[in-house]
Parts: sequence; C-alpha cells; structure tokens
Amino acid sequence: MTLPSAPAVPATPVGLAVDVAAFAMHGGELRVLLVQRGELPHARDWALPGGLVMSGEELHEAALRVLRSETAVELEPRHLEQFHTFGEVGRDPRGRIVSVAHLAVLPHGTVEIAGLDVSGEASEVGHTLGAGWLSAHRPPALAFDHQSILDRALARLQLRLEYANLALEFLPETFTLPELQGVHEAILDRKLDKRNFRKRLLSQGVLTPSGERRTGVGRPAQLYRKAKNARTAAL
Amino acid sequence: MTLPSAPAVPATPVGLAVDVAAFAMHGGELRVLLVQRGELPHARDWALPGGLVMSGEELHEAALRVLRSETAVELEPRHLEQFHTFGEVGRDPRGRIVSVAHLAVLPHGTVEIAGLDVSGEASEVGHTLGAGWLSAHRPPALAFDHQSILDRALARLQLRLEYANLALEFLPETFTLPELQGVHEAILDRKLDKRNFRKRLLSQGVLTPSGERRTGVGRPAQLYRKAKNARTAAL
DNA sequence: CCAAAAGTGTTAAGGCTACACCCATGC
DNA sequence: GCATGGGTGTAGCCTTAACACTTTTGG
Repeated sequence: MTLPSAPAVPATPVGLAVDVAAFAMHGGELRVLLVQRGELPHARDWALPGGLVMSGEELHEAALRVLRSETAVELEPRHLEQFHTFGEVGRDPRGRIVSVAHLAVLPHGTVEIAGLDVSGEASEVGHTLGAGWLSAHRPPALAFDHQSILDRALARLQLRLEYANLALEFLPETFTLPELQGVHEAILDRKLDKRNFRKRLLSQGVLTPSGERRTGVGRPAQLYRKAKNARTAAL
Repeated sequence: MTLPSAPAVPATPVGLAVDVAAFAMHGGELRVLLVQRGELPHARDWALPGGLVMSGEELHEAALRVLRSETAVELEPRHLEQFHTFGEVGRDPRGRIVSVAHLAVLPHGTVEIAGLDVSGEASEVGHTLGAGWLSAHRPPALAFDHQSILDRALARLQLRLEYANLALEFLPETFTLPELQGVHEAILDRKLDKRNFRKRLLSQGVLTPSGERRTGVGRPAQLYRKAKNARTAAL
C-alpha cells in the first residue's frame, strides 16, 4: 500500500461499516436476523444489522458488536467470516459508506432465546423498532442494497457446506443424521437423497457416533457429534 | 445497515484504501506488479500498489487509478475483482487503514511495455523509487501485510482457473494450446499432463480453432481464440 | 535425417445419482 | 398392528489421473 503524501483529489473520509447476515435454524427453516429500522431512510423497513466501525476495533469485533446490540441477549456465533465488501457510491443515500459484509452462524436454540421467530413485534432494543428471525430464502423487502448482501451471503453459506462442514455449527453438540440432513436441505433450499447424504457424510469421517440414541416418534436415531479432527474452515 | 445516530464510542474516521495484486505472464512465469517504496515506513521495500479511496470514487475505479499511477503506461486489466478486505488494527503503523484488496489480470505483452521485468531500476514514477514485474510465487520481502495479501490473491487466481477461464485473459487474442497450458502451469506452479489438459479444455467448448497455425521450431501448432459464449466470471 | 515441439487414446478408480424396501419404536 | 420416521445397497454414468508413441515441421 502506498499512501501518497498529497493525493491528487482531496480525500474526504469514507465511512466504513460492517453488515452482518446472521443465520440460524428454526422449525426446519433457515432464518436470518433482521432489524426493523426506526429511522429514515427506509424507516420501518427490514435491514441486516450493521453499523460503523470504530477506530480501534477489528472488523470482526465490529460485526460482533452490531450483532449483540440489536438483540437483548449476547449472541455467540459459532462461525463468523467476512465475505464481500459493498462499496458502490450510491448504495447509501446518507453519504459514502463502504460496508464489509459478514456471515455469521448461530447455534441451535438461538431463535427461541433471542428475538421472535416471526415478523411479529420483537423486543425493542437500540435504534430499531425490533428484531426478528425471518425466512432467509423468502425475506420481506429489505432496505438499501441488503437483498444483494443477503443473496451473496446465502451463496457463500452454500459453498461452505461443501468445503467446510458449516452445517454442524447450526446444531447442538449431539444430533442425528436426519437432523443434519435437514440443515443441509434448509440451506440449499431443496431436498436431498437420504442414502446418498448418509454415505457422503459418513465417509468424510467428520462424525463420531455418540453411542446414544434419540427416542421419539418412530425408530430411534443414532446420535453423532463432531469428530475431533473435523475442520470448519476453507479458503 | 443501521447507523446509530449517537454511537457509544466516538467514531474516529477509519481510512479506506485499495491494494492491487496485478498479474501478467512473462517468459513462462507468473509475475506480479510491485513498487519500491520511496517513503517511510518500509522505505526501499517492495509493496503492492495501493492508495486511499476518494469520496466519490468506486472501489474498482480506485484500484484502476492506483494501478495506473504506479506505471508510466495506461494499464488496461482484462479482469478486476475484489477478493478480500484486510483490516487488522495493527497492519499499518501510520494509523487505522482498512484495505480492499483487488486481483487484476493484465494481457500478454504488458510486462514488456510497462516496467522492467526484473528487480532492476524501473521507471521512476509517483512516490515510489520504481515499479517492476517480479516473480509472483517467489517475490522479495514485502512491506506491511502484503505477503498475506499476495498469498490470498494467488489462491483466488487459482480458483478462477477452474470456475472461470481466467487463463484466457493472460494471452493475446489467438494462442496455442501449449501456450494456454503454460499459463495454467505458471499460475498453479506445477506441471500438468498434456493429454488430460487438452481433453478437458477442448471439451469445455470455450475455445474456437482459428484455422491458422503458429509456425516456429518443431511442428506448427493450431491457433485458437476464445469462443463467443466463453464466460470469465464466477462467484 | 535429426532435433524439437505438437498431437493423439485407453484404462482404472473414485465420486455422484437414481432408486425401493425393511427395521425399530410408541401408541 | 399400524403409523412414524430411521436405516440400508446397488448399478450406471461421468470425471479424473496415469501413462508413451507418432506426426509435422525447420535446419
């Protein structure tokens, strides 16, 4: 990086922000955390949580901060990664704001604890009318360029199913294979073949049978946990 | 994106920059454009071209501007994409600077025209001692965190060989299959099997024989050009 | 005719898809 | 005993990797 001591054009500061697409499972569906804006522009529209980056703050810290400030409880993501920076000049009517978009994965149970699961009235926190976990594949109309951000977040999440095993981070410590398949299906938004899925996952060696079984309606299912060596990262 | 009207911590502005890893082929080797810094910190060290983003300027425009300001000639990239944003607090000793890193591909002949091909004295332009096209896989020591940026740029470039057909952008309009294979090998930094390479590329249908042949030492080679429908993009 | 580089096919192995029935449990 | 969901195997296809010789030209 070369910083010319006297740039040709005066360098009016550019605002730097983060936006977070935080995903969790609820009722077999993939949900994304959205906030209902309380201020103009786009008042009452839904948006991804976001905010300006502070000067001594790492990008991922800023992402965690905005995530936590939008909900009453302290969300603890299992995975957090930057995936694209949105900087188009006209993307925010308030001025030049460049946003580093992040993808977050929250564990099982998050939706039940933090925020309502449907578009109903949620806890009123911060500068928003409320927050809610809404359908990730069929969200309401979003403010600014947040639909593009969400589209790209979903694409990245789907990539991470293959290369990393990010689906595991959506589940509790122990889980059954049908549950894991449900997470894949919710993320990919399509059905998968049971036998092929089991074959593939078991041959990857990322699952260890816990020995326990989950009982309920129908035949009990074997419980698994993430193997010691299982990786959850990729390029 | 939610911009709280009164952030808890005062939002001292964060500097926003771009850095560019610009690649071109030269002598069967993959080269990257580096500038030798004329100022502290890291004076006389090599670095990727970069600079602050101006307030009305798109990110890709800023990337093009720094690319052009470092070399005498007007470089015209065949491909330019953002690939990661580097924002660690301590990455630049001069203050909080977040940099959106870009990958650029320059066509055949660029190295010969714009800048020297080795680490010798290059044209003195701008705020640097000079610029040069140096080995991308075995570069000299780089300033700041630029080695990490270069590593990641190379990884992205290698990805783009598979999904897009980015290798085509390194070559002149017509080229032979052994030349194309050479580009792949230079980017991947390993040898490929000739028959498998030809089979794969020809079956993709992105190449059209031009009918001409390239003569020289040994048997003349068929010339190809990029097919009309060939794509050069991916996620 | 020799050097140099271009061009050409086959085989084996592994991964992916499609597809239908039996099993264990609770009620 | 029946409803519910869990669990299992095979065959065809395609993709990938390994591997050596012949062809065409210029000098």
